Order: sequence, then structure tokens, then C-alpha cells
Amino acid sequence: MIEFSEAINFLLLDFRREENLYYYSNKPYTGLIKQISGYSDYDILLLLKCVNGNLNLVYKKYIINSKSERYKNFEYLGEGTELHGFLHGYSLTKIGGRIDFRFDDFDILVEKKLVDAKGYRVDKWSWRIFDDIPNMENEIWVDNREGNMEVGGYKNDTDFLPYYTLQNEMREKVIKEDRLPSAIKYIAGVDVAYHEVLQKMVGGIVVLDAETLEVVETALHEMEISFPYIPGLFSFREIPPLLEAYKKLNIKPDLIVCDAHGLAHPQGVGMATHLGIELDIPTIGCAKKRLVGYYDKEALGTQRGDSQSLIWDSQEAGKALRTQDNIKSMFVSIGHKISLETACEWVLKLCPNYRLPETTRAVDHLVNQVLKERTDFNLFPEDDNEEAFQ
DNA sequence: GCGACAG
DNA sequence: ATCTTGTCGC
Repeated sequence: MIEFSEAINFLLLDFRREENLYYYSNKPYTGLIKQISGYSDYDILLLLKCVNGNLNLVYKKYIINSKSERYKNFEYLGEGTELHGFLHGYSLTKIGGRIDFRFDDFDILVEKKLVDAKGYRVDKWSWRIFDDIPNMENEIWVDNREGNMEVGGYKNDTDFLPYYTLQNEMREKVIKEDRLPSAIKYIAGVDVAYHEVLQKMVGGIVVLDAETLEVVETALHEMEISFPYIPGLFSFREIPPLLEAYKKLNIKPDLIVCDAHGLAHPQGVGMATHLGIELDIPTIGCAKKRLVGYYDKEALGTQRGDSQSLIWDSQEAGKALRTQDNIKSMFVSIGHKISLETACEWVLKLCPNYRLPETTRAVDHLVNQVLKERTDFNLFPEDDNEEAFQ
């Protein structure tokens, strides 16, 4: 484990060797290095994902000239390195409602008290955010290590045998042929957005007019994240908030398009299928990435409408379907009460301009917007009066 | 034994 | 799913 103050001091000293301008906030902090990536030919981007109180923050630092000897000094700060200690020097900016901590324009902040670095408009700045220095002994140290939150403790699949059993039962109920209403008037998209630190999720449904693709109704439901993400058991994580949101709808859709697989699933019971059986409504699985199955990439054409069978367990589990010219294919499969051919027709109809269906696009936008609004903190309430920066 | 693995 | 920045075209 590396002391955070030590690490950041090192970064700052290295980067701003000539300008020893620091703030000492003494803010206890815990987190880990989330990602180190090559950023361009000469930059390395270091992202520290941290938990501080109940905020989810991303600290970042550019390290210039990675090709020089200097870069070697950073090798010990590998991805996953744990950091505990004190936040030492930082600048705070607010960009489009998002809080950003920047180490790179730290000195500008000190000098001018208002930053406009790299063309970003900076609305507010402050170091008073950390005035309420928590007592170290009372501080709740949130363990934000991804392994603990998403995978750790859940690795043993036998913990989830009951869910696999449920999937086996559902598999018998799937209807793989068209049982659609004579006229499809409304089509819905469903999606869930997450807040990793608050452990909240917002499920949403957007109902579109099948003819015009205009939004006619939306419904939402927020709840705690209670089920981990496990490929194959994904539906048990996302369906609970979706069922709640569905209850709130006045206009019930004739068809639902899921941003996930249906039959193209290890047990043949992906989220689209699960949801379709649960609601007894025709559903389509329309995923961005393959989960199981194989298809002939060479044989797949490059034009909108081109498709290849996705084979799994010697069966056609779905289609790799090109929804736009020269663009990565989508993966369409039966959810419930619809044939694969009809499902592909609807997906194409719903993708007049973009790779993703309009249903998915609409609900994705809604759900992320709402989650952002509900989890956005006003870190500067005292600045809302006019004397703040005089 | 190891990799792959929707969102 | 979450997060980031850069570039291009309307």
C-alpha cells in the first residue's frame, strides 16, 4: 500500500518541480488506481477512482513525456494499487455540472482564482469543500475495490443455483413464434443506470409510438443495487426496477426491446426472455455485444440489413445484424412471443439513423439524465449568494 | 488450467 | 454498466 499523500506529492513535485504551490486539505481519502492508459504518444493518463464521503470522484493527472526516463518512476503505481492517506494538492472545477479535480491546472487556480484551462468553461472553484475535516477515527472508509463490489464473494456460482433453476423453468415457457397483437401501436425500451458509490440504480421504460417513434410516455423506478453483475444472471439484477417502473405506466406497450440478449444466452434465458415471460409481453433482445454463440464474420455483409446466424448449442440463437452501413453489428435474438425474422424487422425499423434502436437510445438518455439529477450534489450551496467571490 | 463473459 | 478525452461534421 502506498500513502496517497506520498504518491501525489511525488506526482506534483515531478510535474511542477519549479512551482511549489500546494494546498493541504487533510481530507482523509481512500481509493485505488483505476486505470493507467496511454493517452497519446507522449502522455500517460492516470485515473484514480476514489470514494470520499459519499462522493464518487475521479482524480486525474497527466504525466508528460512518458518516453523519457521519468516514466519509469510511475511503474510502481500500477492499476489496482490501493491508496490511503490524505489528499494533498488539488484544484476543483465544475464543468457542465460535473465536479472535476485537476492537478494539472492547480497553479492557475492559485494565481487567478478562476480557471479556464484547455478551453473548458469553469463556473466555480473552491477549496472550502473540504473545510469539514472529518475525524480520521470516525471516517467511514468505503472499500471501493471493484473486486469486492462486483465479483468478490460472488465468484462461486453455486451461490446462485436457485437462479439457474429459475432459468431452467423459464426456458420451458418461451414462445419462439409471433404472438403479437394484430396492430403494434406502442413499442417500449427498457434500461437501467447505475451509481456505483451510492449503490443506487434507476430503471426506466420509454414508450414510443411505433409509427412515428415519438415518445408517448416514460416511467421510472429507483432502488438499491441488490444483485451483482454476473454474465448469465444479468436479468436478476435489472428486472426488479423495471417491473416496478412498468407498473407505473398508463400506456402498456405491445412490444418491448431490451438492451440485452434473449435466447442468445447460455441457458437460453437472457433478460429479454425473462422480462417477456414475467410480463407476458412480446420482447426482443437487441444487445451491443455477443454473450454466447458464433457467426461467420467473413460472410456478414457491410450494409444495413445484412445479417448472419448466431449459432449456439447447434441452434440458431439469434442474428448478428447490421443496422447501419459499415458499422459494428448488433445481436438480435428472440425474447418472447416473437419470431427471429420479425424481431430483426422491428430492430431495423427502429434503427433509421443510428446503430442502436430508438427505443434503447431514448430510454438510455432518460435514465442517465435522471440518475445524474438525483445524485448530483451541490457542493457550493454557500456560493449561491452573490458575495461569494468578492 | 485458462480464457471468455449481455449490462 | 461506470469513467475519461479528442476529433469531426452539422
